[in-house]
Amino acid sequence: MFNRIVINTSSDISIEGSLFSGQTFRWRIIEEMPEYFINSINSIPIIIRQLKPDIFEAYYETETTTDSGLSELLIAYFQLDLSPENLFPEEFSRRYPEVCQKLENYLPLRVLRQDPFETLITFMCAQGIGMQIIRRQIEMISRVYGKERSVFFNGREVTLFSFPAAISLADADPEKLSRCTNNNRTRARNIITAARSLAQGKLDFEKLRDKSMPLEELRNELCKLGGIGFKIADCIALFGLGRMDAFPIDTHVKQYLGKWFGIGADIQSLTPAAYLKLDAEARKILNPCFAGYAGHILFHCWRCEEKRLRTC
DNA sequence: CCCCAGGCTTTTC
DNA sequence: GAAAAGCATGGG
Repeated sequence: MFNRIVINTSSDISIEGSLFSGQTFRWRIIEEMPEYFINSINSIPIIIRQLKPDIFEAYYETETTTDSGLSELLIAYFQLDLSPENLFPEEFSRRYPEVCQKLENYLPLRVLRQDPFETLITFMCAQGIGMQIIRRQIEMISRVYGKERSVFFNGREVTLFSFPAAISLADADPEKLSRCTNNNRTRARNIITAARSLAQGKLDFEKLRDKSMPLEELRNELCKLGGIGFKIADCIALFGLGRMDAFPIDTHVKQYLGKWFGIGADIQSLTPAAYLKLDAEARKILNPCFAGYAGHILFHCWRCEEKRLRTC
């Protein structure tokens, strides 16, 4: 049986947009009940649905946690405790009124506060391939190395898998894991090495959570891992370590920076030097403290409005 | 057979 | 040091 709680938020949020804006690849729509989304957060199966712009409901198994515990978990997960005063600087709306008009519908997006290890692995799987294949990799990794959970909801059995712990992937066989990583063995090996670093304590996310650590230092620390460059390091910082100031730059971000703001329009490829330049320029028009948060909204708006890409 | 997909690593200047 | 080429893979 599932218990139900209702979360009343202080402002409008977009559940669907937040779950499928690309920052997470593990949320699923329950078949034949498309208004319900399901995932395993911290190994707890959770089903959610938006009721109103500022209200959503969550279902969860009673024996796994208490009401208050789950409520806290979801508030943390959606960062409902965070409502930035100056997500965009005042000058931004004066300088870019057209962009602001487009952004209107995307402001209720939330940046999810996800597990750092899950974020690390999922974004390692997001290099140079399309969304569908990314999702497939994460699905397969969870299916093969995570724990199966079957839950009954509205008279229907729903099977889902938790994201594997670091130790599970640390012990994985490269050949077997590569079948989950689009047959990419280099990627499989990098994932195993990263998982071992974490399992052995060489990589310590609790230390990296220290907000006083400069972003550059954090980024360089993460880049020591094979298969991680600036972009993925910034994704881990933003989505996994709560660094709203981290501003990941990929091809889409590069595009909107050029088209909308005239930043780096002359830059051809996203070399490390170009990356740092774009990063610095973007911070001049965004609030540096929330550059990543704002960038996430810009990113999603760009993909949907200009590129007409689906988000899930 | 071509190009593309939410980059990273190695080689070369 | 920093730009250019190479890389690895499936899908359309």
